[in-house]
Amino acid sequence: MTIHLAETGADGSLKACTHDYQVNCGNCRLNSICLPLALETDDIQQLDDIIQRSKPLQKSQHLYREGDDFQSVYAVRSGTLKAYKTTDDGREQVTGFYFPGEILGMDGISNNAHASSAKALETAAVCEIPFTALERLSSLMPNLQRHFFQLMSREITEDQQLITLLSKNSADERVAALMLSISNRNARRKLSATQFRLPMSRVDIGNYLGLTVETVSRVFSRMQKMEVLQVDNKEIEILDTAGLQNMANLTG
Amino acid sequence: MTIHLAETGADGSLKACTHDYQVNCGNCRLNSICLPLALETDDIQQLDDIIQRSKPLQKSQHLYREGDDFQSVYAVRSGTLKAYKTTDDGREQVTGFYFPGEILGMDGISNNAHASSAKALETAAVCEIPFTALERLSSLMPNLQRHFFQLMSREITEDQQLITLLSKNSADERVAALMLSISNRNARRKLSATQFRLPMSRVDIGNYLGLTVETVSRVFSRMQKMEVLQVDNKEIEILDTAGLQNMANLTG
DNA sequence: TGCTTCACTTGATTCACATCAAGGCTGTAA
DNA sequence: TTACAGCCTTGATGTGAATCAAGTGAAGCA
Repeated sequence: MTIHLAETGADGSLKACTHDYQVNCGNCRLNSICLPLALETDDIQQLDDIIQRSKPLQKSQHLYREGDDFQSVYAVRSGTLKAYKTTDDGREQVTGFYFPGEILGMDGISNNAHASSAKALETAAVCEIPFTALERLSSLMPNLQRHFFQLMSREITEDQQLITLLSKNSADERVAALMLSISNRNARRKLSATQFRLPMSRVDIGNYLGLTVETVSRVFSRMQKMEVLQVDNKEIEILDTAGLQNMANLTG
Repeated sequence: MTIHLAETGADGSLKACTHDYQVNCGNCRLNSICLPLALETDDIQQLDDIIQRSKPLQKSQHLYREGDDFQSVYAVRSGTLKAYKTTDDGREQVTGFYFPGEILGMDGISNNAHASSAKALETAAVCEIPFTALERLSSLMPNLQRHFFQLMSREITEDQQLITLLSKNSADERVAALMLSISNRNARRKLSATQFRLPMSRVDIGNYLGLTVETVSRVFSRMQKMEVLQVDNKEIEILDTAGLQNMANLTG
């Protein structure tokens, strides 16, 4: 079950939320995989104090856009977002998908402006973490500083994985790798590793993986024929995890 | 003129260097683009105290290898290095080239183990920056913490550039983009933006850009025919910067 | 000095994926 | 219920870069 946290006024516009839905880092069921991960109870409270939870998003609404002033990073609380850049000939490059417990917006730190745009793929709730406050807190809490360095470092290694995928792997391998990645991220949140609903369109998948929609569709068909995957529109069931891993042929 | 800082014993093996070549962050001519960039004189001294300069590398020698314990990040003082990952079917993926003033090794933070290997493309000198000491210092110096966050963020945005390049651009565009990148990085160090020697092989270029050697070679030939570039083995002269930028057709 | 090796170039052929084109399915609104 | 719009699938054809195959040139070594 998904809890919808978004609120809109009668005109459909977003209302500022003053209450906090009784959610805080201390009781959030994502805290073991999210930013508070490395902290003691007292410290979690302090982190909680700087976090703002006033940003529920409707499907296809932007969290921030490329070029916006950088103020905060964001933790996903529910729903899914995609990050993307727009090339100057107007095309899109999807640079990542963000699931609950994951942090996005860190690419804005270097230039004090967001280097990519972020858009909700479905109704999504995020925790806003003002960056200057986070910096201040990080100076005081070595564990938090360390953890945030690690988060950024992980973003780097994940990007490098994608670089390798794009540069060395076939269409089949790329799609298989993405399915396994989503499966793993579901497992981390104690959800099914074998059955899930894709929050993104075939276009987004193709865009992320450097493929066309048609190719993505054909790969899914092929995988279904090989009885590795059961595909029903956005509903995915992994029938043969070992087969899928084999197909992905990933970097160790 | 390049100053060679490496020292080898009579047997060609690397000697530990006890003296420091009178180099320190305060007088290093790269300090305006390197880690000390954001610091006051006093703070630079403190940063300098934790830095170790005992690691000159010969061509093709490793600075660290994928899987090695992560202890330090490194600033390039002279020469060039490449970072690469090995896929489990034994192939290489070059993930970056590092020129003087640039920092490498940050991908090791997330898992306390280096996520890639780093190898000298020519004789190279690096400054080793032990990470725990850097963390401690960062807690005390907000500017240093900020700057290091920015460096990591830049690595992320650069990786995203490469992702876009690999996913959306043709062979010509990729090679043009790399030439422009090297040109810009030279300019930053007050070297010629239009004439330089490539420190890496065609294989490395192709590997980095997701192309074969043959394709890279053909692109260079084509660019030469179009009088955009003068190519003499590793010596490059950019004849028509605007034409090259046009050819690169990059993301804004 | 010539030999060997490695890096690079060039040409011919092949192939994986893009592109072009058409049709089917799903969800929403009147 | 129909109608429309988006999204997805499938098929036919085209193409840019990979692969295969020879060279050529430059660097290191005996």
